[in-house]
Amino acid sequence: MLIGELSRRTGVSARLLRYYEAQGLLDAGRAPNGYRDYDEDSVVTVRQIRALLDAGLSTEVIRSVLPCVRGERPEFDWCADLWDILNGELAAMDEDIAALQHSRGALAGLLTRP
Amino acid sequence: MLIGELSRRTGVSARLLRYYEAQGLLDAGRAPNGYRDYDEDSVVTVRQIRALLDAGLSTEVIRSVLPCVRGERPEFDWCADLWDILNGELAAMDEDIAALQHSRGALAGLLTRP
DNA sequence: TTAGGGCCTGACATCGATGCGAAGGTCAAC
DNA sequence: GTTGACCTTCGCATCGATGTCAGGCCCTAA
Repeated sequence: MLIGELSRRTGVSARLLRYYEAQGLLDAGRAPNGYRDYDEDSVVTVRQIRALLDAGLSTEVIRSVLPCVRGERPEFDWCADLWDILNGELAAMDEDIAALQHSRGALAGLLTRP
Repeated sequence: MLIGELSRRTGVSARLLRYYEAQGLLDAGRAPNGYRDYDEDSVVTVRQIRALLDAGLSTEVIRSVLPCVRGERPEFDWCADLWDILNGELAAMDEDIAALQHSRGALAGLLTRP
């Protein structure tokens, strides 16, 4: 299917679909005229990408994670790192949350004390 | 005092001191030779700016808040909005925290379910 | 043959605090 | 009079997902 159709079916702008491809997240064949040609699986892949992005992962992390999420296992224990990667992300998020809560506390302190 | 001394005394790079000035957070006089000339209060002001930045406020918000924090009250009820502004920031932070925690939950779900 | 809609690449803008480097002026000390 | 430390402004770079625009190719219907 053409990029416009994939965009319509996923609700993701064509600009972003090209971006995901440039980031190595989404493969597309090429028609003889140079147009991108997506297969049916792309719809699922794009939804997975969106879900992971919405979960706060960066495209770089998603590039590592996606092959496992998609169930492609060219090598047997390829996905052994997945757990570590995602746990690392979780830890980073916990740090971000803690930092924000710290800031929030500091700000709340500014309001009450003086 | 010159910018280098202020930088040394506050631990804030000269680059940032100029940036704060450009953002309207920090005033500096000028010596005849064009050099910035800071007064003693600037040390305190810079510390306050850093504290507010570290509390997660943007320079734009700090520009509104700083005159009140500094105790300058050219008009009587100038700082009446301070409470609203900071409470708005608090609410925004709470939203950020909630969004992060939501993402964290989504990610944690990815780890346990499949 | 032309109008119009789809597609292509490439480039610039966003937001914000910050770093870094160039080109050049100032001043004190030697 | 020169070295060296300080200062000035200006501008580019960062990070990341995304919007937008320009210039141009492709294809189909009228």
